[in-house]
Amino acid sequence: MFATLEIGNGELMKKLELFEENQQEIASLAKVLSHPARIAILQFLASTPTCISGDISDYLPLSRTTVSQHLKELKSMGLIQGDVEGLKIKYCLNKEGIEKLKSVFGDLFEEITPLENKIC
Amino acid sequence: MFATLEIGNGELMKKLELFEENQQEIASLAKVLSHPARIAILQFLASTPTCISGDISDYLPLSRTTVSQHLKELKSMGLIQGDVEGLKIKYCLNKEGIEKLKSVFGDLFEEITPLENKIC
DNA sequence: AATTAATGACGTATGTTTGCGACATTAGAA
DNA sequence: TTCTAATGTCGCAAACATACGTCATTAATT
Repeated sequence: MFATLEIGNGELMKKLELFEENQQEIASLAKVLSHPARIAILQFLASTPTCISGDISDYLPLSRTTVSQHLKELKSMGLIQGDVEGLKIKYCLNKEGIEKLKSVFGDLFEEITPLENKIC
Repeated sequence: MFATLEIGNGELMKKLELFEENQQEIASLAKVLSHPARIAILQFLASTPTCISGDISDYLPLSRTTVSQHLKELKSMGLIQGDVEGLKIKYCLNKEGIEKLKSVFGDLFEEITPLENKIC
């Protein structure tokens, strides 16, 4: 048995017990995009032919340590990948992760289209 | 005179002094989407004909006070609007804000398309 | 006018994120 | 083998986010 509640005009609506998978997935992806440094990193990786870790921290107005953490977060959400090349590490966008990101947000954006005829 | 730095193959790249407007705007919009409650609110508003504040807090597994704060954040980023109707407040999606959101993310997603032929 | 209901604002406790210096690890150069 | 450079990890401090109880405000009801 679900907990339900009545909304405005007598319709019944299921009360969320917890947030849904879907909502948590969107929120996690949004969180990784919620810092300008991480946006800058994605844009940098998309626009340069090389992608050595050190180049990224030289480019950003942040310490190497801090950039390393941002890279770790982007990697943990699958948006970038890092391939070891001797002593250096080459970072680049992860095709699958970026596609996933686009599709998840695409679905959300379709879902939240305001109705033209709504009385509000 | 810009600070510059050499990347990989001898190209010069401008060092960011601060994060750019563009990057900060994307990050702020992403931040407002970075909590499952706020995603749930947007979906709820898109899917119900009415949108009284109290209905939203009844629906979510959070206290009324907490929901009120999330509504405030969504409103401050222009994604929703709240119209006073006597004692109640009717919330709904803000067409302009939602369109802005879609266009900003659309631009980002176009920008960060991984190249098919990149050696990485 | 007094009561009730819907709501936002304030304060505060607890948890999370960010930024960074110091240290550890490892590949290649001397 | 020793030195240097590129990188990640750890631990801390400061800033920020989240959740919520209590209080204030105001509209409608009695």
